[in-house]
Amino acid sequence: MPIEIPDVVIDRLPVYARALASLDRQGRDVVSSQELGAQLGVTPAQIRKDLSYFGRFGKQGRGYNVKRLLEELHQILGLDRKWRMVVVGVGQLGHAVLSYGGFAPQGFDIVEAFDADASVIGKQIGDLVVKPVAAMREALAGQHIDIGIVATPAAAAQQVIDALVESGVRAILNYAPIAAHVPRHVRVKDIDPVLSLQSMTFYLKSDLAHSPPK
Amino acid sequence: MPIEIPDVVIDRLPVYARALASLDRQGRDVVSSQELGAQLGVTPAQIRKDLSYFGRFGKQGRGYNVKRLLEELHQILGLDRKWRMVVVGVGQLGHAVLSYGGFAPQGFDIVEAFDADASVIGKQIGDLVVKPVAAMREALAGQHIDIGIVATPAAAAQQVIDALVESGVRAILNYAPIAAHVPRHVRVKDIDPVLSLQSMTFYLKSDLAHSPPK
DNA sequence: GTATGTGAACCACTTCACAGCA
DNA sequence: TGCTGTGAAGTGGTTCACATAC
Repeated sequence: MPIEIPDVVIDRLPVYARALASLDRQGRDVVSSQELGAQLGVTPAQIRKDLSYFGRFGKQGRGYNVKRLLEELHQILGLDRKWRMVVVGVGQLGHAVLSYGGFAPQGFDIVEAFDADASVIGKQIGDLVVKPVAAMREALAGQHIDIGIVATPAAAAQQVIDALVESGVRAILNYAPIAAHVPRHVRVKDIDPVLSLQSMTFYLKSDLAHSPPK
Repeated sequence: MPIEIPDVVIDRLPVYARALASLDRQGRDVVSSQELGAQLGVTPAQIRKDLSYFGRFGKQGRGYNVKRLLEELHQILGLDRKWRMVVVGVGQLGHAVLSYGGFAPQGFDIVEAFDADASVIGKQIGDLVVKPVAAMREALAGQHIDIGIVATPAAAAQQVIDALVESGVRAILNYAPIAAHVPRHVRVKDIDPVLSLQSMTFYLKSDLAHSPPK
């Protein structure tokens, strides 16, 4: 029975991978936990501990081989293959998601798009045609979808999520401002810039005595 | 010296506020930590403990007055006033941020937009005209900006952040895929859907149901 | 000499459980 | 009776510090 790996550790691995990819592009062969940590604002011990859950990838006295560690992380995270995603909700936000060029290069392919609004259904975006969300179950019945991206209004989000889960989706990237209810086997990550802003203002507010830097 | 309030607590308050606002719109007068917790996937004790850092807002045997608690949270978080933001980077992402209708209703006003690209500079978006990022310091010199939204390519992000910080910005919403370096008095929240996806794939990779998301 | 890998110590957050009050 | 507020206990994650290896 494998040791339980904390979720926070899994959340940090992609950050490490991203930094390693950057180092690799710069031609760096080796990096220490010290240096990587300084770059990422993480303690060296944190990095070593995190990696130790998965194996021994470093060399004492030397550090980590950048290419090797990057490959290991890709394998650990499942980034060495493609993932199939659908987008639900093609309003302004959904449109931006569909047009975003950052997913495909990382192996995240959007293969279907759905909306409830007749004025959007049938529209072509990139090489996808927006289908009616009412027909989502049938459309997804024959295919395997890994991840659902929810970009609907709040009021529609939960039932869209239910439908995605029933279609076999096991991970959801949720842009809707709701707390999604899902079965235990389904993962949800929320993206909500407003929540991020609203927590930062707490510190802005209490810091008001602070004079701005020169 | 006041008690130190954990960052995680501050991060949850906006979530509570959002749920309370929804209950309020539904006409609910009172809610218990039990019910609020069930709605948000948080334990009742968590909610009570979080709130206890700031005061005693509930009534035993009854619960919390929705309007009252919502108001208190707004005040605690500084959501009872307006915040001035600038956007840097008006590519596809920055454009989407500028067009997003979700900020202003919550009191987050975008008052300037900057880009480095001549083909974007001078363009009008809403009631803003995109200014050259090279002139950002001068443009911001006379005014108070609370929050900077960074939507530039990775390569430009750190120097944009430096310039924002020098202009007195004390909170940054960072859409660029870098680990920002900022002085201790500046808050950063990162938004990176790719990182979110890349951590979820770890769990997708194995069929086993790991621990449920928080 | 230098940097990893890792038990052990430490710390922070969460949950418990119950006194106290409506 | 029902639910809050909160010390105390428990849990989980981080940091320490050092044996180990290059």
